[in-house]
Amino acid sequence: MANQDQVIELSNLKVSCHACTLAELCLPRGLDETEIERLDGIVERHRPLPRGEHLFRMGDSFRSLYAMRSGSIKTYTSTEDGNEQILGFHLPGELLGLDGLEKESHACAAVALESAAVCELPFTRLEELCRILPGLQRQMMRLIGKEVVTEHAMLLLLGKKNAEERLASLLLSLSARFKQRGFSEREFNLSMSRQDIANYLGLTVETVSRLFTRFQGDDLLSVQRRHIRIQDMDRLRSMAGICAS
Amino acid sequence: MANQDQVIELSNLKVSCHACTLAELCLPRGLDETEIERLDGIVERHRPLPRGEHLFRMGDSFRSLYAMRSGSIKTYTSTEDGNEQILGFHLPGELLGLDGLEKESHACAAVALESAAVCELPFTRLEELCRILPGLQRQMMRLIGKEVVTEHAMLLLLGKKNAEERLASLLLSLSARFKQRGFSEREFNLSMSRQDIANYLGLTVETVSRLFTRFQGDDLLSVQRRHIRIQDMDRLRSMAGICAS
DNA sequence: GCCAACTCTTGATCTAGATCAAACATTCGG
DNA sequence: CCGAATGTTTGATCTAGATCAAGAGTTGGC
Repeated sequence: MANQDQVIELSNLKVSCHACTLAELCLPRGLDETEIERLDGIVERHRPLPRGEHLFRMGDSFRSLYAMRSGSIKTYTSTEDGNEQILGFHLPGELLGLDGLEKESHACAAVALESAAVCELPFTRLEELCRILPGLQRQMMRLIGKEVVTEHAMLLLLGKKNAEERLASLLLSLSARFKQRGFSEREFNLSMSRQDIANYLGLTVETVSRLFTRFQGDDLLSVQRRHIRIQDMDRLRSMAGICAS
Repeated sequence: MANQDQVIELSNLKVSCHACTLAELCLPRGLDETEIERLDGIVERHRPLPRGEHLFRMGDSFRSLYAMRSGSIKTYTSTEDGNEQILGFHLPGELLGLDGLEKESHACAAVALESAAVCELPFTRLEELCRILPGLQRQMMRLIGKEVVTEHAMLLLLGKKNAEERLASLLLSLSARFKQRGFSEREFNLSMSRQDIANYLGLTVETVSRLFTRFQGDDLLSVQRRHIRIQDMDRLRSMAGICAS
């Protein structure tokens, strides 16, 4: 991803929603030119978030939703006893921050896995705009539905799948999402560490490391640190019990 | 729950949102009288769903959201290889069906655990109304946020907690939700089977059964089939690693 | 009121993945 | 360019919870 996102970043840095290559995934989908301009009018674009910096933390007051523009971000919760759980890895075009809607304060934290640019959508203004633009309201709801469905798939993964199925599912999910964004579905760089993958999948680093080694031995993947090449997509799919999402 | 919900059912059967005891949890929250009347105007109330009947199934076309009025409903997904995962147990005042927003078709199924009454909210009309009533739009978003946060808590539970913490968390979550609804937080009937509990918590029936036996032996609970009495709330809380939700 | 089908419990055993331990690679600050 | 910190891999061992097996309630159809 490191090399990929630099390309996006440079080309999209000051880009309007209208010219954004992610428009079809993101909020502008289904809007006409003048509607996109309205949306564009409320978007706040800042300089990219450096790797390791937080977009928001648990308990921060909720002010905005965020649309990922480039790079990648992970979200996570933790309990007071230090238990941490990664909730998701977020790629360009995806919405972030719905966890803040209930209590006007964030219930999870979001941190950049690599330099990441986001479009900030001040929520009060976004709400107003949704009242005026039914197409925007509709797309908002579609993205909310997507988040819910993704989380349901994750509950299935954590509740019922074994380690092998979990890792295969994650790789296929990333692969599908890269493809949607115009990147290769067979070859990509992971922006997250083995520890992050393990945490997200409810496993330990050791188990994840062994799985990568095994997948490589079985000619499913070729792995070089964080660079992944999927060698046998079909076999990987059948391993994941399908339902990549 | 069986006895409790009969009371609700009889008293609420034809009740308007205005007189509904659940108004403060559900969509009417924060609306004034005339606004509630507008909302009431789009609600479709049917006869209660008998135990075991589906409100919707995976793949059904999405038409409405549903607000639980009485009884309880479970939602679940399944993969083609027959793997099933219960996603949630839903109590009066809770919203159901957000999984249908993305693709205009339901990504999970909902089935009554006991006779359950729901208010149907045809989505197109609800959307229209949200454009007119900012307070309704706001509450809609609050309920969506709540769903997201609840699911995040579930990811933490499945990813990081052991069997004991999982069961304790579920019991505390139910207890808190009963309390909110005006029932006892210390004594209640489970409407779901041990199998359902196990599936939801990512465990086996045997493990859940043993845990109930153990909790009873430790004087945390007294259990008689599906009737639960919490004997030591504090100890149960410390077991759950807090974060009941 | 009885039998068949569930649902729940309890015990014995097994295993996937955790934990413990150690070496090896990579990155980065100075 | 060095060395400390961090991230990754590999091996040996352990264990929480799964699986297998069998009884004991409980429920409901006829």
